[in-house]
Amino acid sequence: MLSQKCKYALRTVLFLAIEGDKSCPKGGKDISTTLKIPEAYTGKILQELAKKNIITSVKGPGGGFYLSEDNLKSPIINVIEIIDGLSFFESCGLGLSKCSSEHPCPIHNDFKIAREHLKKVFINKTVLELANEIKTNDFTLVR
Amino acid sequence: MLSQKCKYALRTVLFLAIEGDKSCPKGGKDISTTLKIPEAYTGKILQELAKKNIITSVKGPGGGFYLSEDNLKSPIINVIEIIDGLSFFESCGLGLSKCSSEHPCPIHNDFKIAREHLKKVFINKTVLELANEIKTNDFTLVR
DNA sequence: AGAATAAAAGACCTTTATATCTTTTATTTA
DNA sequence: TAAATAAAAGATATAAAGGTCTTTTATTCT
Repeated sequence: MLSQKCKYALRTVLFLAIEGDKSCPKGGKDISTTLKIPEAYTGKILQELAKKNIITSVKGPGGGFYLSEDNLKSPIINVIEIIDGLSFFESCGLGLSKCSSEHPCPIHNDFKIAREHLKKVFINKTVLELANEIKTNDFTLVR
Repeated sequence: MLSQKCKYALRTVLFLAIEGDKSCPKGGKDISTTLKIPEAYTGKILQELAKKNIITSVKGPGGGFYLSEDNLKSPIINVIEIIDGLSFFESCGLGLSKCSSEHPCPIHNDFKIAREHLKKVFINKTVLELANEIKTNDFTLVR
């Protein structure tokens, strides 16, 4: 459902939400080691997220990434949209452009139920909220 | 969720369930034209489905593909399993091997609800049943 | 100012998914 | 039995996803 890149991105953002801090940003190397994501690829993803204002970057010695107050407020779906787009939530489960509620494909309704359940969750939950859930329960982010 | 190949495969099988017949099998060319699937690729997919006993093939002039009584009884999930495998229904939404109900990832439960809804549908519905639904309502199979 | 640090940018490489082309095999029918 | 038809098989091509490497830019600290 989510691409590998998007899974990496979500874990990265949530990790920063839990661990990072304006006063002590996390470096790419640190993130990639902890989450077991390839280092160079982690860098690329961090760059992309920073450019789209999902995370905040600090250059130079002691630099790295953290989530600003604003960053923490963004719903999970924003991360997904930036990396994968929203086509999963909007298009037919059988790949039919003609599929619609008037002229549905054979799995239209069941696919819709599944995808809208997820969409609702991703829209309604902010990075901060999900990060808090991770801390409260002991959810895992590690492979 | 489903690969392009798997979407093609499902549409192909359902088309054969509706249109094909032991007495007049449908040729690959006919199928690819009707469903707007690339011709050579349709052939490859048909081969794979035939080898795994999801559909039945007839060689030579007037030959083609159709669904036997047995073929019609197979649940939809069998088609998916042969083309894509079942990893979507079995693995973590964030790609974590350590994710489990005891130590879940942050989206574990919501992802589980969505994926199990679909899995249940695909397990419980046979090709024949779904084909009948397509005929009764006027569901589309065409791009 | 200069050295060190770490992100930004862009070119490049590898693997997998998607798709095509060509040759072979099986079957039918004239 | 030969010609025609259509699937089977296998090699090959193309595009997208996943991932790496090198150079540049910004910042900090001595």
